[in-house]
Amino acid sequence: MRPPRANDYRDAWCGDLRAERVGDDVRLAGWVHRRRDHGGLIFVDLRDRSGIVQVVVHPGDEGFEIAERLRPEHVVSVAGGVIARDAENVNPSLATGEVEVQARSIEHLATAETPPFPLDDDAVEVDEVLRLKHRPLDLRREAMRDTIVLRHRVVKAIRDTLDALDFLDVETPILTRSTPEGARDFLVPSRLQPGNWYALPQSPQLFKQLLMIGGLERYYQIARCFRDEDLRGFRQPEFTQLDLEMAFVAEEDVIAVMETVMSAVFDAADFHVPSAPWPRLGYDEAMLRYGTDKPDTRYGLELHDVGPLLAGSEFKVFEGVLSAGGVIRALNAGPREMSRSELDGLNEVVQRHGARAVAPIYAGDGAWTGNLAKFFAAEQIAAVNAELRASDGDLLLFVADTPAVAPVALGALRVELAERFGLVPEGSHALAWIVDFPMFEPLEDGSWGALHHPFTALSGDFADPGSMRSRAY
RNA sequence: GGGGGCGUAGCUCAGUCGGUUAGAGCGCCGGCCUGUCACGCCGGAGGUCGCGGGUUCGAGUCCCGUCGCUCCCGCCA
Repeated sequence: MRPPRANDYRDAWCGDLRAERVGDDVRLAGWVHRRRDHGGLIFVDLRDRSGIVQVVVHPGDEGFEIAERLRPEHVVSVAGGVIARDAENVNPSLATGEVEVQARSIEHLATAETPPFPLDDDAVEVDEVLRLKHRPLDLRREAMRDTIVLRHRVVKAIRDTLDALDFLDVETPILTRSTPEGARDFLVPSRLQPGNWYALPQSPQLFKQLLMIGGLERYYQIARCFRDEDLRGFRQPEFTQLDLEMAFVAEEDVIAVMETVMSAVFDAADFHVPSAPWPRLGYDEAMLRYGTDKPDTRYGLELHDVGPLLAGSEFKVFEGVLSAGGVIRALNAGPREMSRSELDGLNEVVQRHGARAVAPIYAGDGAWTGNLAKFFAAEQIAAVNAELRASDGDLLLFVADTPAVAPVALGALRVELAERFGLVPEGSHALAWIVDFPMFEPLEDGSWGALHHPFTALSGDFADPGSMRSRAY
């Protein structure tokens, strides 16, 4: 950080002190992170936004009586000299670990109650309700600070990149008419027009289109959006998205801009990702190979359509599904020894997604083991083994169900297996564009509804809504 | 809207088949300690077992209700 303007509180940041500052007089301000009282000398870890530095106080020093009374989260201003630590006292796990501040005087600015939960970074995970009740304390934790700093860097990378690409940052209204995206609106009663309501925007969709028609050509906004739907761990009713729009462009122009912006974002976040251009995957292929339109491509376990290979077997369950227009999808989980209860656990995963069960089979050389093996002919076994590249001892997992359910259920199982077996390499990231989304999906009442975003260009013929594609990615 | 899990000390948790005085680690308080950095050593305090009702000789433990948290599906893109 840049040095703070010197005042009576401080003239330096704790976390920025390094060996080259040895000999300097500094004044620091911050919170007592921890105190180690040796009866004689006292160590105080002093924390500000920049980090932590060790302050040492000796008996007879002006601040010694104050230091004896310090407790965690007390607020102090400390004046002293930066001194080098002896080689054996260097703390390599601390950025400032080569130096310490020899206190000359301490000003006790505020005391503090004992925090209701630990503020250490390696501390156990504390109930979020308690953390939110004491939000300022929670924000003092390094993990929270890092998260806020990361968010700042990401937004700055977006702004810098889009500014360089001649985008204009435009704010759009929050109290407005409904801008339907398909979610439930948040409503705010109008005081001036009793009986009428404002709706909070689900996205700036309509406003950015007005900006395009209005000739602004290139717009972006770090936009707050509101959707009154149920929560998920990663989904909140109020959220922020990068929203942008361009005039006179085609898909390739939009993708090029987004690859430029997102590369800058990953860079700012210290995420190491493959450099652009990123691979593109058709929606149909993604659903076929991964059972989801947001596939994690960092590991294998891809899905295969084995229905045609197994048609006509003695296994009534599979035959029943196939004759009803269903499909059979399978994946090769590799050489896994799984207990009966673990396999039952896999059933729970597919059942959450509407499938009845997962059928496990162990591959052998030219034969299968397991109580389902006897239902299949040798040619069928050979064909499936070849399709799944099965080796002796591999666990093959099958889900037979409707074309809508089977891929999704097995895709969820694929994710579960990757987590269970640790298949995602630490720190690795992979990117892909999913293209050629269906525009519509059939609804229960026989009509058609937008699969995802209704405000996209589309291709195809309205005579056959199911075949129409959204030019979204 | 539906389903699963959880709720015990300030925090994170254990608590066996329903059985005597409900435990641990960390934190907190007191004492000792001049090179620690999650300092160490000694001692101590701290509990409406979420709440209400029921079963039982006896409930942290079983049952019903309720509140809160959490995960998943629906929903949402």
